[in-house]
Amino acid sequence: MTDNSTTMTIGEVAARTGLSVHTLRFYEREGILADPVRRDAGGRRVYTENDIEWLNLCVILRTSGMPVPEIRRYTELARQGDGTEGERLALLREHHARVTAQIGDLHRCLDLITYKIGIYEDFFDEAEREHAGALTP
Amino acid sequence: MTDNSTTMTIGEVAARTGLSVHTLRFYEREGILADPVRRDAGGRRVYTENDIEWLNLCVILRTSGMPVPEIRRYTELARQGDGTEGERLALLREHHARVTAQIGDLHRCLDLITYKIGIYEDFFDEAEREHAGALTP
DNA sequence: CTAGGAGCTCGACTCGACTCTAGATCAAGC
DNA sequence: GCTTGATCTAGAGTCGAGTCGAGCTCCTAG
Repeated sequence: MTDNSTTMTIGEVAARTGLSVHTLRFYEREGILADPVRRDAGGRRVYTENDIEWLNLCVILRTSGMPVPEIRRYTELARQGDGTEGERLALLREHHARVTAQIGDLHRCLDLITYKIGIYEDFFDEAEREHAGALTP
Repeated sequence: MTDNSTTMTIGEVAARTGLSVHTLRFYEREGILADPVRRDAGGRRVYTENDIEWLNLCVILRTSGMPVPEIRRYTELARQGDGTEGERLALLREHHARVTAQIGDLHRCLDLITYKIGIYEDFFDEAEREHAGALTP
Protein backbone atom coordinates (compact mmCIF):
# COMPACT_ATOMS: atom_id res chain seq x y z
CA MET A 1 0.00 0.00 0.00
CA THR A 2 1.74 3.15 -1.12
CA ASP A 3 0.34 5.96 0.93
CA ASN A 4 -0.44 8.61 -1.62
CA SER A 5 -0.21 11.48 0.81
CA THR A 6 3.21 10.95 2.36
CA THR A 7 5.76 13.34 0.99
CA MET A 8 9.49 13.19 0.50
CA THR A 9 12.44 15.48 0.18
CA ILE A 10 14.61 15.46 -2.89
CA GLY A 11 17.24 13.48 -1.03
CA GLU A 12 14.81 10.71 -0.21
CA VAL A 13 13.61 10.62 -3.78
CA ALA A 14 17.20 10.34 -4.96
CA ALA A 15 17.70 7.40 -2.66
CA ARG A 16 14.54 5.70 -3.90
CA THR A 17 14.96 6.26 -7.60
CA GLY A 18 18.68 5.85 -7.90
CA LEU A 19 18.94 9.26 -9.53
CA SER A 20 21.14 11.95 -8.06
CA VAL A 21 19.60 15.09 -6.63
CA HIS A 22 21.35 16.94 -9.44
CA THR A 23 19.64 14.76 -11.98
CA LEU A 24 16.27 15.19 -10.32
CA ARG A 25 16.56 18.95 -10.59
CA PHE A 26 17.82 18.59 -14.12
CA TYR A 27 14.84 16.43 -15.09
CA GLU A 28 12.52 18.98 -13.62
CA ARG A 29 14.12 21.77 -15.63
CA GLU A 30 13.80 19.56 -18.70
CA GLY A 31 10.11 19.33 -18.02
CA ILE A 32 9.85 15.61 -17.63
CA LEU A 33 8.05 15.59 -14.32
CA ALA A 34 4.37 14.83 -14.43
CA ASP A 35 3.31 17.97 -12.66
CA PRO A 36 5.30 20.95 -11.39
CA VAL A 37 6.87 19.84 -8.15
CA ARG A 38 5.28 21.37 -5.09
CA ARG A 39 7.35 23.36 -2.62
CA ASP A 40 7.17 23.66 1.11
CA ALA A 41 7.20 26.91 3.07
CA GLY A 42 10.94 27.20 2.70
CA GLY A 43 10.87 26.74 -1.06
CA ARG A 44 12.15 23.15 -1.10
CA ARG A 45 10.75 20.51 -3.33
CA VAL A 46 8.12 18.18 -1.97
CA TYR A 47 7.61 14.88 -3.79
CA THR A 48 4.76 12.40 -3.57
CA GLU A 49 4.44 8.73 -4.39
CA ASN A 50 3.04 9.78 -7.74
CA ASP A 51 6.25 11.56 -8.57
CA ILE A 52 8.23 8.48 -7.64
CA GLU A 53 6.11 6.38 -9.91
CA TRP A 54 6.50 8.78 -12.78
CA LEU A 55 10.23 8.99 -12.21
CA ASN A 56 10.49 5.24 -12.23
CA LEU A 57 8.84 5.24 -15.63
CA CYS A 58 11.28 7.90 -16.77
CA VAL A 59 14.17 5.80 -15.58
CA ILE A 60 12.87 2.87 -17.58
CA LEU A 61 12.46 5.00 -20.67
CA ARG A 62 15.92 6.52 -20.32
CA THR A 63 17.54 3.17 -19.59
CA SER A 64 16.01 1.85 -22.75
CA GLY A 65 17.42 4.78 -24.68
CA MET A 66 14.56 7.17 -25.10
CA PRO A 67 16.02 10.66 -25.50
CA VAL A 68 15.03 13.30 -22.97
CA PRO A 69 13.12 15.43 -25.52
CA GLU A 70 10.91 12.48 -26.34
CA ILE A 71 10.19 11.81 -22.69
CA ARG A 72 9.30 15.46 -22.40
CA ARG A 73 6.87 15.07 -25.27
CA TYR A 74 5.28 12.08 -23.60
CA THR A 75 5.06 14.00 -20.36
CA GLU A 76 3.39 16.95 -22.05
CA LEU A 77 0.80 14.65 -23.58
CA ALA A 78 0.13 13.02 -20.26
CA ARG A 79 -0.27 16.43 -18.67
CA GLN A 80 -2.75 17.46 -21.33
CA GLY A 81 -4.76 14.39 -20.46
CA ASP A 82 -7.83 13.30 -22.36
CA GLY A 83 -7.55 13.09 -26.11
CA THR A 84 -3.82 12.49 -26.22
CA GLU A 85 -3.96 8.76 -25.58
CA GLY A 86 -3.56 7.96 -29.27
CA GLU A 87 -0.35 9.90 -29.59
CA ARG A 88 0.97 8.51 -26.34
CA LEU A 89 0.28 4.99 -27.53
CA ALA A 90 1.97 5.69 -30.85
CA LEU A 91 5.00 7.08 -29.07
CA LEU A 92 5.30 4.04 -26.85
CA ARG A 93 4.87 1.67 -29.76
CA GLU A 94 7.61 3.43 -31.67
CA HIS A 95 9.89 3.17 -28.71
CA HIS A 96 8.97 -0.46 -28.26
CA ALA A 97 10.04 -1.13 -31.83
CA ARG A 98 13.34 0.66 -31.35
CA VAL A 99 14.13 -1.23 -28.18
CA THR A 100 13.26 -4.51 -29.83
CA ALA A 101 15.53 -3.63 -32.72
CA GLN A 102 18.32 -2.74 -30.37
CA ILE A 103 18.01 -6.00 -28.53
CA GLY A 104 18.32 -7.70 -31.90
CA ASP A 105 21.44 -5.72 -32.71
CA LEU A 106 22.97 -6.60 -29.39
CA HIS A 107 22.23 -10.26 -29.93
CA ARG A 108 23.98 -10.14 -33.27
CA CYS A 109 26.98 -8.47 -31.67
CA LEU A 110 26.94 -10.98 -28.88
CA ASP A 111 27.08 -13.84 -31.34
CA LEU A 112 30.23 -12.51 -32.88
CA ILE A 113 31.78 -11.83 -29.51
CA THR A 114 30.91 -15.33 -28.39
CA TYR A 115 32.48 -16.67 -31.54
CA LYS A 116 35.69 -14.72 -30.92
CA ILE A 117 35.80 -15.92 -27.34
CA GLY A 118 35.46 -19.45 -28.63
CA ILE A 119 38.50 -18.98 -30.81
CA TYR A 120 40.60 -17.87 -27.87
CA GLU A 121 39.31 -20.70 -25.74
CA ASP A 122 40.23 -23.19 -28.43
CA PHE A 123 43.65 -21.65 -28.52
CA PHE A 124 44.12 -22.26 -24.82
CA ASP A 125 42.61 -25.73 -24.92
CA GLU A 126 45.01 -26.57 -27.66
CA ALA A 127 47.97 -25.21 -25.73
CA GLU A 128 46.94 -27.18 -22.66
CA ARG A 129 46.54 -30.37 -24.61
CA GLU A 130 50.00 -29.97 -26.03
CA HIS A 131 51.41 -29.20 -22.64
CA ALA A 132 49.86 -32.37 -21.27
CA GLY A 133 51.26 -34.31 -24.19
CA ALA A 134 47.88 -35.69 -25.13
CA LEU A 135 47.41 -38.52 -27.56
CA THR A 136 45.70 -36.78 -30.44
CA PRO A 137 45.63 -39.34 -33.22
CA MET B 1 37.55 -15.31 -51.47
CA THR B 2 38.72 -12.00 -50.14
CA ASP B 3 41.80 -11.09 -52.09
CA ASN B 4 44.23 -10.09 -49.40
CA SER B 5 46.27 -7.87 -51.67
CA THR B 6 43.67 -5.59 -53.17
CA THR B 7 43.74 -2.18 -51.64
CA MET B 8 41.17 0.51 -51.09
CA THR B 9 40.92 4.22 -50.58
CA ILE B 10 39.36 5.70 -47.48
CA GLY B 11 36.20 6.46 -49.43
CA GLU B 12 35.75 2.86 -50.45
CA VAL B 13 36.35 1.71 -46.90
CA ALA B 14 33.75 4.17 -45.70
CA ALA B 15 31.27 2.73 -48.17
CA ARG B 16 32.03 -0.81 -47.09
CA THR B 17 32.06 -0.34 -43.33
CA GLY B 18 29.28 2.18 -43.01
CA LEU B 19 31.61 4.51 -41.16
CA SER B 20 32.23 8.02 -42.45
CA VAL B 21 35.67 9.01 -43.70
CA HIS B 22 35.80 11.38 -40.77
CA THR B 23 35.20 8.54 -38.39
CA LEU B 24 37.79 6.38 -40.08
CA ARG B 25 40.44 9.03 -39.57
CA PHE B 26 39.19 9.57 -36.05
CA TYR B 27 39.51 5.86 -35.26
CA GLU B 28 43.01 5.88 -36.62
CA ARG B 29 43.96 8.80 -34.40
CA GLU B 30 42.43 6.93 -31.50
CA GLY B 31 44.72 4.02 -32.25
CA ILE B 32 42.11 1.42 -32.88
CA LEU B 33 43.39 0.24 -36.22
CA ALA B 34 45.22 -3.05 -36.21
CA ASP B 35 48.35 -1.69 -37.82
CA PRO B 36 49.31 1.83 -38.82
CA VAL B 37 47.55 2.46 -42.09
CA ARG B 38 49.88 2.44 -45.07
CA ARG B 39 50.09 5.44 -47.35
CA ASP B 40 50.58 5.69 -51.07
CA ALA B 41 53.13 7.93 -52.78
CA GLY B 42 50.85 10.92 -52.36
CA GLY B 43 50.38 10.37 -48.62
CA ARG B 44 46.86 8.98 -48.84
CA ARG B 45 45.68 6.08 -46.81
CA VAL B 46 45.72 2.64 -48.34
CA TYR B 47 43.48 0.00 -46.76
CA THR B 48 43.52 -3.76 -47.17
CA GLU B 49 40.94 -6.46 -46.58
CA ASN B 50 42.53 -7.00 -43.18
CA ASP B 51 41.73 -3.46 -42.22
CA ILE B 52 38.16 -3.95 -43.30
CA GLU B 53 37.88 -7.04 -41.19
CA TRP B 54 39.35 -5.32 -38.18
CA LEU B 55 37.06 -2.35 -38.66
CA ASN B 56 34.06 -4.61 -38.86
CA LEU B 57 35.03 -6.04 -35.51
CA CYS B 58 35.41 -2.51 -34.15
CA VAL B 59 31.95 -1.65 -35.41
CA ILE B 60 30.55 -4.66 -33.60
CA LEU B 61 32.33 -3.74 -30.41
CA ARG B 62 31.21 -0.11 -30.61
CA THR B 63 27.65 -1.07 -31.47
CA SER B 64 27.57 -3.26 -28.43
CA GLY B 65 28.79 -0.37 -26.32
CA MET B 66 32.47 -0.98 -25.82
CA PRO B 67 34.12 2.38 -25.18
CA VAL B 68 36.82 3.51 -27.57
CA PRO B 69 39.61 3.32 -24.96
CA GLU B 70 38.83 -0.32 -24.36
CA ILE B 71 38.90 -1.10 -28.05
CA ARG B 72 42.24 0.65 -28.14
CA ARG B 73 43.45 -1.59 -25.36
CA TYR B 74 42.30 -4.66 -27.22
CA THR B 75 43.99 -3.40 -30.35
CA GLU B 76 47.24 -2.81 -28.55
CA LEU B 77 47.20 -6.35 -27.19
CA ALA B 78 46.49 -7.74 -30.62
CA ARG B 79 49.36 -5.73 -32.02
CA GLN B 80 51.72 -7.06 -29.37
CA GLY B 81 50.73 -10.54 -30.45
CA ASP B 82 51.86 -13.69 -28.66
CA GLY B 83 51.42 -13.81 -24.94
CA THR B 84 48.53 -11.40 -24.78
CA GLU B 85 45.82 -13.91 -25.63
CA GLY B 86 44.86 -14.33 -22.00
CA GLU B 87 44.20 -10.67 -21.49
CA ARG B 88 42.37 -10.41 -24.78
CA LEU B 89 40.13 -13.30 -23.79
CA ALA B 90 39.46 -11.73 -20.42
CA LEU B 91 38.58 -8.46 -22.04
CA LEU B 92 36.15 -10.09 -24.42
CA ARG B 93 34.55 -12.11 -21.65
CA GLU B 94 34.03 -9.01 -19.60
CA HIS B 95 32.43 -7.31 -22.52
CA HIS B 96 30.29 -10.35 -23.18
CA ALA B 97 29.00 -10.18 -19.64
CA ARG B 98 28.21 -6.51 -19.96
CA VAL B 99 26.35 -6.97 -23.20
CA THR B 100 24.39 -9.86 -21.75
CA ALA B 101 23.50 -7.73 -18.76
CA GLN B 102 22.42 -4.91 -21.01
CA ILE B 103 20.19 -7.18 -23.01
CA GLY B 104 18.62 -8.25 -19.73
CA ASP B 105 18.06 -4.63 -18.75
CA LEU B 106 16.48 -3.87 -22.07
CA HIS B 107 14.19 -6.84 -21.74
CA ARG B 108 13.06 -5.64 -18.37
CA CYS B 109 12.38 -2.18 -19.80
CA LEU B 110 10.57 -3.72 -22.70
CA ASP B 111 8.28 -5.63 -20.39
CA LEU B 112 7.17 -2.46 -18.70
CA ILE B 113 6.74 -0.66 -22.00
CA THR B 114 4.69 -3.55 -23.31
CA TYR B 115 2.59 -3.41 -20.20
CA LYS B 116 1.97 0.31 -20.63
CA ILE B 117 1.06 -0.19 -24.26
CA GLY B 118 -1.40 -2.84 -23.16
CA ILE B 119 -3.08 -0.36 -20.89
CA TYR B 120 -3.55 2.12 -23.70
CA GLU B 121 -4.81 -0.59 -26.00
CA ASP B 122 -7.34 -1.68 -23.41
CA PHE B 123 -8.41 1.90 -23.14
CA PHE B 124 -9.11 2.06 -26.86
CA ASP B 125 -10.75 -1.35 -26.97
CA GLU B 126 -13.02 -0.24 -24.21
CA ALA B 127 -13.87 2.99 -25.98
CA GLU B 128 -14.65 1.11 -29.15
CA ARG B 129 -16.84 -1.38 -27.38
CA GLU B 130 -18.81 1.42 -25.82
CA HIS B 131 -19.08 3.19 -29.12
CA ALA B 132 -20.50 0.04 -30.69
CA GLY B 133 -22.90 -0.33 -27.79
CA ALA B 134 -21.75 -3.85 -27.10
CA LEU B 135 -23.63 -6.28 -24.92
CA THR B 136 -21.28 -6.67 -22.03
CA PRO B 137 -23.19 -8.67 -19.43
C1' DC C 1 46.78 22.08 -69.06
C1' DT C 2 43.27 22.71 -66.18
C1' DA C 3 39.03 21.80 -63.48
C1' DG C 4 36.91 18.99 -60.13
C1' DG C 5 36.64 15.53 -56.94
C1' DA C 6 39.10 12.88 -53.20
C1' DG C 7 42.25 13.11 -49.62
C1' DC C 8 45.24 15.34 -46.25
C1' DT C 9 46.04 17.78 -41.36
C1' DC C 10 44.91 20.30 -37.43
C1' DG C 11 42.03 22.13 -34.62
C1' DA C 12 37.54 23.64 -33.35
C1' DC C 13 32.78 22.55 -32.76
C1' DT C 14 28.50 19.88 -31.57
C1' DC C 15 25.35 17.16 -28.95
C1' DG C 16 23.28 14.73 -25.25
C1' DA C 17 23.05 13.95 -20.68
C1' DC C 18 24.42 14.84 -16.97
C1' DT C 19 27.52 16.88 -13.05
C1' DC C 20 29.40 20.24 -10.37
C1' DT C 21 30.27 25.01 -8.16
C1' DA C 22 29.38 29.10 -5.69
C1' DG C 23 26.99 31.50 -2.72
C1' DA C 24 22.70 31.85 -0.22
C1' DT C 25 18.93 29.79 2.75
C1' DC C 26 16.83 26.88 5.83
C1' DA C 27 15.69 23.34 9.70
C1' DA C 28 16.93 20.71 13.55
C1' DG C 29 19.76 19.36 17.33
C1' DC C 30 22.75 20.83 21.06
C1' DG D 1 21.99 31.21 19.63
C1' DC D 2 24.97 28.43 16.80
C1' DT D 3 26.44 24.82 13.97
C1' DT D 4 25.79 21.40 10.61
C1' DG D 5 23.92 19.28 6.88
C1' DA D 6 20.41 19.40 3.29
C1' DT D 7 18.34 22.48 -0.35
C1' DC D 8 18.03 26.25 -3.25
C1' DT D 9 19.34 28.85 -8.02
C1' DA D 10 21.94 30.04 -12.01
C1' DG D 11 25.23 28.97 -14.63
C1' DA D 12 29.50 26.69 -15.97
C1' DG D 13 32.06 22.39 -16.85
C1' DT D 14 32.71 17.51 -18.33
C1' DC D 15 32.74 13.50 -21.09
C1' DG D 16 32.30 10.50 -25.02
C1' DA D 17 32.01 10.07 -29.64
C1' DG D 18 32.04 11.82 -33.31
C1' DT D 19 31.55 15.83 -36.96
C1' DC D 20 32.97 19.69 -39.46
C1' DG D 21 35.78 23.52 -41.69
C1' DA D 22 39.66 25.83 -43.65
C1' DG D 23 43.20 25.65 -46.49
C1' DC D 24 46.15 22.73 -48.96
C1' DT D 25 47.60 18.77 -52.19
C1' DC D 26 47.06 15.37 -55.44
C1' DC D 27 45.23 12.44 -59.35
C1' DT D 28 42.38 11.97 -63.48
C1' DA D 29 39.40 12.94 -67.27
C1' DG D 30 38.40 16.05 -70.82
